[in-house]
Amino acid sequence: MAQISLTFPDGNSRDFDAGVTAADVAASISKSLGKKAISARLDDAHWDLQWPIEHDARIAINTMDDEAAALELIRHDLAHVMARAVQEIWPDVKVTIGPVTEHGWFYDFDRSEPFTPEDLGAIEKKMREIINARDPVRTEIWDRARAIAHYEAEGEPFKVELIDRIPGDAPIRMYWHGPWQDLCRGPHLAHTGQLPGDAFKLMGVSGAYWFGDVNRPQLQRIQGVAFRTKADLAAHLTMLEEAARRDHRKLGREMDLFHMQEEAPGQVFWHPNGWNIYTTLQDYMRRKQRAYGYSEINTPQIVDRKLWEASGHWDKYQENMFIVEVDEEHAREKAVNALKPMNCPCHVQVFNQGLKSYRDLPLRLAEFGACSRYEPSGALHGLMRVRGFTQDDAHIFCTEDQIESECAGFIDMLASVYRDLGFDRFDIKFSTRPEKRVGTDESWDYVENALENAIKATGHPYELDEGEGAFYGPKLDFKLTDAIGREWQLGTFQVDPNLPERLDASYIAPDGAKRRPYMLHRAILGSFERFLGILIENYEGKLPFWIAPRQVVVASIVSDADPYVTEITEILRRAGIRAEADTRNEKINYKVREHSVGKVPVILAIGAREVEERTVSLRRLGEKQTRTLDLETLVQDLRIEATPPDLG
RNA sequence: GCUGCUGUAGCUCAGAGGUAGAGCACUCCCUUGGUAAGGGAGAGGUCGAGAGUUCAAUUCUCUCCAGCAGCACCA
Repeated sequence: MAQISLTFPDGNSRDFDAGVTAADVAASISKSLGKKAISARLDDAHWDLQWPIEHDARIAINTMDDEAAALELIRHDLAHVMARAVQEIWPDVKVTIGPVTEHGWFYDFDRSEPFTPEDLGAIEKKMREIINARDPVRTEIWDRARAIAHYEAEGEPFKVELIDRIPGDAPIRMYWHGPWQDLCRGPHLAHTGQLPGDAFKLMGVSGAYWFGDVNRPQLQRIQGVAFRTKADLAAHLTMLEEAARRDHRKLGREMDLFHMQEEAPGQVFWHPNGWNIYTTLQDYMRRKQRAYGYSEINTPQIVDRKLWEASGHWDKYQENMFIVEVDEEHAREKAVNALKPMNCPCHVQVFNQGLKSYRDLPLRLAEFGACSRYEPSGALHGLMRVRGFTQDDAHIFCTEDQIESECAGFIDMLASVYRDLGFDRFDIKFSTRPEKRVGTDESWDYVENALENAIKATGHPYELDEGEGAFYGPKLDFKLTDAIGREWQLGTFQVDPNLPERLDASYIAPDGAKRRPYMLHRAILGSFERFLGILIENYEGKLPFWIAPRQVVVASIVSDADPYVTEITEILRRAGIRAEADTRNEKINYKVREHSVGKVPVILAIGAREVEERTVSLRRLGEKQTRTLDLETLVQDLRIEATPPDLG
């Protein structure tokens, strides 16, 4: 029998008979590993323990400790186990497909009656029985005709159709979870007992069409979430509750920040409080940009389609653009414009004015660019996904050998902005050349190297995402983690030699020749709207003092204190603090409650004693105890606290 | 965009084939109260829009719009 050589993660190799399975390999290493094994990584493929290995390869045995592999298998096997449970309870239900999702899986069924919440409970119970039975998972490759005959006999028309969709040369793989069988490319766990019976939950039912085709029968989708441990599931459910509690749409209403309405879907009506946060953030970003050598510009909202055709966006994104047609009386043809969906082409127009010299580079053009995109209606979500938004956009025009230092400077700026805004942790994803690309390998080598060197110089860890770059250049994505562990992709840095080419941007090099600059697209917050949504949720509305829209409420306890309350309010306002007086005829309890709900960070209560002593009684949001301060100390302290972090 | 659900007062929601109600918020009155809701009175609604069925529609049916959840999408 032919021998193959398998190389383990520690670098050691061993020979095995060709056709050996990963299960055999695991068992040969140790008995316990044989038991704990759930799958293998064979070269870059996720490999079922039962699949035979026919060639030399690198191999790593996965156990439940390998999070990505474990979660994929758990969720995928649960999809099968759920489908089996459904068919055991309702034998006439037809099965379709059941893929893995971000936190779990779903499976679509064909059944005339809808599933009820009680049904979900019954299905969960049956799933646990299947898990407890520790049924073995078995797999075989079948001949296409046999598989089709099998599913026709079983009365599973969707599976027959699925097989027809599988390309002619691909193997038809069958899986069994105990007696229950499904068509599936795998891999799967070794037996149902490897599934954590207490770490999954069915989350609900929704409708779906077979392959999204409205002319096809309506299916019912059951979704579930699953993790490796009960604790992980509990953490996920707690996170969902937490997220609901701090939902920016709810806080936006409670804090009177903004609203949206039917007449302008996906667009924001900012109220005074919300706009205050917005402009405070914008002022901060403006200072930051100046500090990092950017020049701020502003470009038009409505731009002729000719520019979008030249940039290539018209072809690709026309469906998602707001088209504005202007029919002028004496014009020969109707002018077709689009609201700008992005700023890049406009920035090239600014660059293109006048002859640029290499001495002008790097030229960093920044804009708080208001963009409009016709997002699909189902995608709209509060401030997080809108149709009208403002990017903290900038484009750096530079030479090839400036890319590295520009990238390093950008990461430095981004890190300092995130830190100032209360996010200490962010991750970098580095996307490299895709298969379909333009440009020479040498230039890709150079640019990728430049980015990698820049990241390495910062010492920040990064993750490589090979082949995920744009067709014209590599990019960096920056993901930050919020207070409840959710990840948000915000910042981006992208190297683009393409758009300068398309829009004919050039500069004069030292040798007098005309050269194309590189264009670096970059954003830190992404969009103000979305970032504010994230900021509000991160802080649960309890924004840091410098950015809080209502910083201080001065509340009278007795109406005799009203003049003093007014006086303090004026003193604070003159010191640049956003202060309000509350002299309403209400009890102090009432006022404290109302302003606490409104997330005002500082409440000053003023009664006869304070009037007498010319002091204030200060209470901070969320704290029970109060502090008595004289006016000078108060102003001094609050002034320091109100100073933005970049000016402190 | 797809599927399901929802749309009644500023907010959170109840309700019924004969054109509506609660709590909070709002206005006024009483109350001057020391750190998360004092008491009373009042005002407030084309019941998302349009069409159909009906003697009668906010209620039933259809279409549209918007929102929510999931999916797809996100230059």
